[in-house]
Formats: sequence, C-alpha cells, structure tokens
Amino acid sequence: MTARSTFYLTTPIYYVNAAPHLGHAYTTIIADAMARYRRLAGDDVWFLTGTDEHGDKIAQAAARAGVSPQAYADEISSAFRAAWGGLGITHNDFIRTTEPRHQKVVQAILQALRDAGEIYLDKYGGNYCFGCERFYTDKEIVDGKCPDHRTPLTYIEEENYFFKMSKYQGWLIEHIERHPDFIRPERYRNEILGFLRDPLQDLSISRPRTRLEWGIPLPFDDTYVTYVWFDALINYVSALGGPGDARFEKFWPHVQHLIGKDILKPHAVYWPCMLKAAGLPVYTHLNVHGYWNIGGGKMSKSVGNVVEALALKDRYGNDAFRYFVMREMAFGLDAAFSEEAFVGRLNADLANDLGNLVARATTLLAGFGTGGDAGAPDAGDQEVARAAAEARRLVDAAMEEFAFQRALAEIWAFIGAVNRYVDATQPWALAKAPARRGRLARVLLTLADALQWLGIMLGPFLPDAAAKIRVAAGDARAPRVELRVAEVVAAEPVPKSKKLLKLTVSLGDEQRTMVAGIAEHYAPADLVGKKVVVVVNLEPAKLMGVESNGMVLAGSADGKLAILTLDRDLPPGAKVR
RNA sequence: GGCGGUGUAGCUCAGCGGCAGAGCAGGGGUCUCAUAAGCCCCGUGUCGGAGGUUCAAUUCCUCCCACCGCCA
Repeated sequence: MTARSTFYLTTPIYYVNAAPHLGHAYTTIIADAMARYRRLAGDDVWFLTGTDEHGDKIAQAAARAGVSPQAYADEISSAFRAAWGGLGITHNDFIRTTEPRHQKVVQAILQALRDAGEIYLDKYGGNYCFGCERFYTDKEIVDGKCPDHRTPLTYIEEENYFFKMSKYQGWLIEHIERHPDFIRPERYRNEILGFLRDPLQDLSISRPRTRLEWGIPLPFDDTYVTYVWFDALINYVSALGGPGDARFEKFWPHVQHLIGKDILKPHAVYWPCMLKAAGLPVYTHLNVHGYWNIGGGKMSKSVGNVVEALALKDRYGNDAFRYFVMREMAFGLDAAFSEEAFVGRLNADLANDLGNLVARATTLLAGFGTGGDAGAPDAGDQEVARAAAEARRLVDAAMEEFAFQRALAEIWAFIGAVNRYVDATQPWALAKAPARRGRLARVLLTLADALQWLGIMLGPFLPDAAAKIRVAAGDARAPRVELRVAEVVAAEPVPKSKKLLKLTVSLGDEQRTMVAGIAEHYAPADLVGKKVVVVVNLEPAKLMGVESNGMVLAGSADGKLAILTLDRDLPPGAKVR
C-alpha cells in the first residue's frame, strides 16, 4: 500500500502558428498515458495542456488571413482542442495565453520581480531579424543576412527590460548537480550542464509595443509587452490560479513538465531561474523527448508530412496510433516514423499477439464457461499470476522514468506468457475429457484473470481496446443468469412478513420454492396459475426462515410493482433468452 | 572551432571488464481454442578503425574515421 500521491503534469502550450501535427500529438499522447496511469495507481492527478497565442508571427499570420489576431488564435486553438478530443486526451484543463486568468498572473509575477529589483531597463543595439523575432550576433550572421531566413537584417537600437538571470547561474548548476534526475534523460542534463559552463546572460523580457503589439503589456511600463518566455512559461503557474490559489498550493509542489528537446533551454535554464527569483518552488522533473524523423528527413513544423502522419490515426484507429508512437520511440531519443513501421507494429503486436489472445480467450471462455468447481491452481497457473505481478512491478518502474516503450514491452512479455500458457494447458483438449472439468475450470479462471489484468494495465495506453477487454473478461467471470418460464402452482404469505410471499412454481420436470417480495402488490390467489419468468441458477437463500431456490422477476417504479408474465402461452420450464 | 553523444545480426536497438543478446524480418516444424494468428527450433556478427591498460576489453584509456546534438 503506497500513499495516494499528488501529481501535476504539463505539456508545452502549443504555438498557434501551425495546425496540430505528429510532434504535438506525440507529446500530448504520452502525457495522457502518464496521467491515466497515475490515476489508475490512485494518485490525485492534474493534467494541463493549452496554446501559446502571442507574438509577431501570430499577428502577421492574422493580418495575412484578414482577421484579428484573437480570431486567428481562436481558430487554431480550437483545432488543438478538437485534435485532443479526437485522440481521447483526458486533460483536466486547457489554458490559453490570451485568457485573462493567465495575463493576470503574468503581470503579477512581473510586478513582483520588478519590485524586488530582479528586472532592469537597459539599452542595447544589434542586428535584428523580423522573421525570427530575435537579434543575431556578428558571428552568427552569414553574408550580412539572417542565417535562417537568408533575408537582410535590420540594425536596431532600443531599450528593453532584462531579467537578472545571470545571478542564478551558480544556484542552478548546484541544483542540477544535487538532483541527478531534475532534467532527464541524462543526455539533456549533460547538455545543460555543458551550456552552463559558459557565463549565463541576462534575459531580455520585453519588446516595445511600437514593434510588437500582440502581447501582454508590462504592468510597470505599458509601452512594452512581455516577450515570449516570460509569457509562455508562466502558463504552468497561471493555469493553477497562481500563488495563493488552493489548486496551486496543492499541485504546484508536485509539478513535472514534459517537453520536446527543441524547447530544452527555456525550460531547463530560464524557467528554474524565473521560479527561483519569484520565490516559487522549482519543478521536480523536466522530462525531455526526441524528434520524429519522417521519410528520412527531419521533422519540421512547416512540412506537410507531419500532418499526414497524424492522419494515420484516422486510418488505423486511435489505439493503434497511440500504441505505435509510444512503443516505437525510446523516450528521449529520436525515432523514425513510417507507415511501414506503423503497420508492422499493428500486425505483429496488436493483431497477432494481443488481438489473437483476446479472440481465443473470449472464444474459450464463452464456449466452455468458468462454472463448476475449479481445481487447485498448479505451478503453471501460479506462474501466470507471478508473471502479472512481476510485469506490474516493471511497468511501474518504467513509467516512473517516462520509459513508455519499456512499459509496453513488459506488458507484451506478459501477453507472450499468456499465449504460451494457453498452448501449454490446451483447454480445448481438457474440454473433451469429462474427468478433467475441474482442471478446465481452473485454467479458464486463470485466463480470465490474465485478461482482466490486461484490461486494466492497457487502459492508459490503449483506452478503447482495454475497455473492450475488461468487458470480455467481466462477462466471462459473471455467472450467466439462467431464466425459465415457470407456472405458479401455490402461493401463501410468509409468516410475520409484510412483504414476502412463498411461491411454489413448476418448471415442468420439477417444482421449486421461491420467496418473492411482492406481498404488498399481489394477493396469493391472484398468482396461482400465472406463467412467470424466474431465475433458476441462484444459490439457495433463506428469507424469514424459508429457503428460496430462485427468483421471480419483477419491475418497479414509483411504488408500483409488476411481475413479468407471458403474452402467449409457453410450457413451464421453457428457456428464456 | 569548443563541448558532448552515437557507431553491436538484414532492420530497430539492449548489453558496457569475464564464452556476443532481444524484438522484427527471413527459413523450418507443430497445434487447432484463435485475427493465414499462437507455440517450438534456426544467428561465427572484423561489437566503426588503430593502438594501449589488464590474466581477460564490445565494455576502461588515447588517437583516427563517420554521423548527430548543443555552443560559438
């Protein structure tokens, strides 16, 4: 028994300059799987995603489209919401940086930092690229042009506000060294420690409104707006209502961020320094994943094939898509995305191993049932239970470090074990030997247990398939209710009972006593000769001293009660299906 | 240019001082409950190259080559 723990998980907020694609979907899917997994473990989970909506690029795109920046952001943000709906994402909140609740917290934090002397105004000049929304150093410039856009740069001299990030360099290095899994996997931690070996610069956090209108105004100087990261990163705090809010106080101390490696530096360097300066606890873990390579080339947000990749979800199903991205990519490393690999996984893992196991188990359970006295578990049966427990332990360990691919591999190792168990025990052969019915029942119970376990453990990864498996396993275990037509041959009140009648019913070849709670609605004489519907395979039960061997079916509503009868005649004992 | 990473079976990768591993693909066999699925069997690969340390190196060290990342 572990104590119920609190867990706050975030995805990045996605920039609304592009429609949702594979990169966004991967991050969000693994976050969802993690959130579902922790909920399954009984944790108190808050799972946040959202959209980042300010900046030049949005303003420009809106102008090109002939709409306001807000209308433009509304449209793309809705597309993200819709995409997550389609993928069955179970986020608890969706934040947008244009929402008042976010702007309020950003401004409060900026003002507090300004008051504390953490923000200062300074003048500087440099070569600026409007496309990149940033200055370039002389060394970076290629032939006097932007190294990225290949367009001419503009020399700009202006005053801006700066955050005193450099003063936190020593603290940050020490924090990372004292918490080895603060940034994980390790390769990204090393990358940041390498970066921090050189002096850290202060961070420019503003842009003059003359140049950039579409942003959050600085609370202490409204001729400026907040620039990029001070706006975007604070979403993780503002979505909880900010310091002082009950939700913030509850979840913030347990926050873990999930990001792609493209935004490592802001999250690993700027964000901890910002939090430290604001007097807020830093996150517990920054979990960093790699890129998807598509068709041999780099994944790029502007390339159409990343959108096509997401379309495979519609062609092959949500579960298949989720499974592929989580199983194929080793967390933290890059991976290749191709329809060929996708279909390979689909066939080998989902259809052959899992799908076939569920199909054969369902048929076996439905065909032979789990009724009757089950024999004692033998070593093979116990091994299945042991394998399930071991798999659970390994999946827990893998999920602790966001190793989704390993978690799935462990579950599939169990699926392999169950397939081997079915082959070894051969329930179809046991069914042909009447003397081995007890053994058969035990094997089928073991199989039903295994199926049930899979239905639960696969839930975070394959929500739809897992739900179907749980239904199949539940049906197998639930004793099938056996219904018959019965004729009431005698009826009398049960002594000292207001509600109960003792009925004697005929099932054709036998007579039984059944006690029914219908005395307030039917007189004994009204019932004799009636054809009713009864349950015949119940355990005997004693009611007010009378043993009842079955149950008469009746419906009730608003104090009225009616027993089920036939609208045509059938002989007593007729089966009801 | 500086720092770091990676290079292992056809493919994707694990192992990281003690006789080279897994999954997939491929070949063979077998069962019939099952989705032409399952299960069983089949891998001598200069562990990128060259040197070195060691009784012993895929594993540690140095250099080189190739690719990748971060920084400039």
